[in-house]
Amino acid sequence: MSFNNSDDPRSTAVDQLEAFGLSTYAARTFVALAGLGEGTAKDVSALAEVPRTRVYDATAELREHGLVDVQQSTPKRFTAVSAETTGRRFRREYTHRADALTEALDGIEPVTPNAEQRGVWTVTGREMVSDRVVEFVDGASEEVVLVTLDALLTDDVASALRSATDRGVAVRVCGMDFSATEGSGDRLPDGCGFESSRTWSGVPAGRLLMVDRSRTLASVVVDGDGEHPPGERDETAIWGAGDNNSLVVVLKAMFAWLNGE
Amino acid sequence: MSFNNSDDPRSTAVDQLEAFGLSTYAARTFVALAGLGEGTAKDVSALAEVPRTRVYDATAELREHGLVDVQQSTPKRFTAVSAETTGRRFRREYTHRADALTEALDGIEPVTPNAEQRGVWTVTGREMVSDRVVEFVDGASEEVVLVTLDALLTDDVASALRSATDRGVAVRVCGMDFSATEGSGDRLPDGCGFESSRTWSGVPAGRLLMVDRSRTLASVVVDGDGEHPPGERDETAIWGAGDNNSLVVVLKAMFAWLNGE
DNA sequence: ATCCGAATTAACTCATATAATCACAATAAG
DNA sequence: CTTATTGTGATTATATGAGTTAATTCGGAT
Repeated sequence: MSFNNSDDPRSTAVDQLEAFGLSTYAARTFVALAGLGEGTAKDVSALAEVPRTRVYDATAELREHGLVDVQQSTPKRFTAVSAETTGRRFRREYTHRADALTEALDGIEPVTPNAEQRGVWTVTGREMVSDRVVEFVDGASEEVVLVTLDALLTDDVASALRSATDRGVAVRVCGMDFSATEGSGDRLPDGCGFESSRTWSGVPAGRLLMVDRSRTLASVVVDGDGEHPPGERDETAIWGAGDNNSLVVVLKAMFAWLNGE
Repeated sequence: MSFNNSDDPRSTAVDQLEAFGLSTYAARTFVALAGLGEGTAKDVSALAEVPRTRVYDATAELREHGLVDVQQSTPKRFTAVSAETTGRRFRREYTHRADALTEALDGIEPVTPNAEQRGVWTVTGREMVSDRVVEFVDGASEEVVLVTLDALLTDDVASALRSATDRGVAVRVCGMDFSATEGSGDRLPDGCGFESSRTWSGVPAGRLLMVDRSRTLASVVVDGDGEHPPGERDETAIWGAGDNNSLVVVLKAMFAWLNGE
């Protein structure tokens, strides 16, 4: 009658271990050993739902990952490393993997960085949109104009804006809510040249971004019924690049109009 | 005739992406798009070895990971995010996973932390041994005595020793080589009370660790022919816990003898 | 409007990996 | 010596995913 609640520490631990590339037997064996502290194959097989004869394979797999130590006695005894050590191991390994991946991809990317582009691209997901915003701001060389909901101005975005300012890019940010300009004034560099947030009443809530007058992004929070913390609500964005890109032309005009008023 | 050299950026990128849980089609599609910057299913299928009809599955998978944007035209066009964004995405996701794993495991670990233990446990691998050293030092409450090869005194170990000192643990460290005491004097806290490294001439090179006089570890570098940078060479360690543990008793006596001389 | 070719989606087959079972050898205790 | 238990190896079943094929949709040309 062991129910697999997702809030059960054991099942979450198993899930994460499998995400880190372990087999289910190895994952279950490890959490069993973490609970036991120390035990034999029989102990593990009784606690975790792993066939006794497969515990040896599972512990061998875990041993190669440095997660289990073994006592050469009969019966063999197994012990798991601490929770902190486990986390540290995987954190390091996958940080290295991410570094290697970034480096490898850097050696692949095309010579033509971001030429003219005809169409309009779509992204969905709050985090995904934030990634694009950061990517575009990181690529800015002259100017960044951003209008955003306060709740969508995450630390990632704020730090990207700050580093852009630091390297001499003219950054202008404006919040769509009332709280934006004051509440996060300390997280942002100076230079929010826009007028009050009343300008944006009636505009679909989300973000508007223009970088170097040649890359623009517009997003809306779907199911945005006005509740303040969008939280889990999804966000959908479109973006385009190139001086003659239709979306770029439209947003460029829009920003110029707002600025001129 | 496309040879799969392991130093080829493309194949390393594919390997890493697969380690991050992507299917091989998705991984190959992504590196193809990273090289193209932008392209259709046909383009991808020509460059990466992915059946054209499966490029759509692959890009859908990539889209859910926030790695690819789509242009809703015919033919559909796909584009990959930058190398930096890719790395940032996975780095964040797997850092969160490691945190969740540590937290879940913390809620599982047994009440009896580290009681008396009869036998002796074995670990192999330089990194694995370092992990145990860090784990034991982190668990120290009174005293740490460590004798180690200079090359095995990694930053992880050094910082663990420092934080132990900071919380009031008496830490004594001694290098087995001549260079140890001087070369890394700045990385370590004060209190290396041992005599010169001549004491250890003839002793198999590796590490000796004693924590609170109740947990000890001894390691040797296998194939240790005396060359200074052990580099890839493997390390094998044994450790034990408990006041009456045989290994603890032996090493306790050994340290007492060295100290008394 | 209709036809044709390309693009896209969906369904299917097959291979590989891994979960699960079984049979047997080795070991320790009675 | 017998017997229960432990460890190792081989075997089967199943599920995932790679690879292929067919069916549908779509845009452009007749």
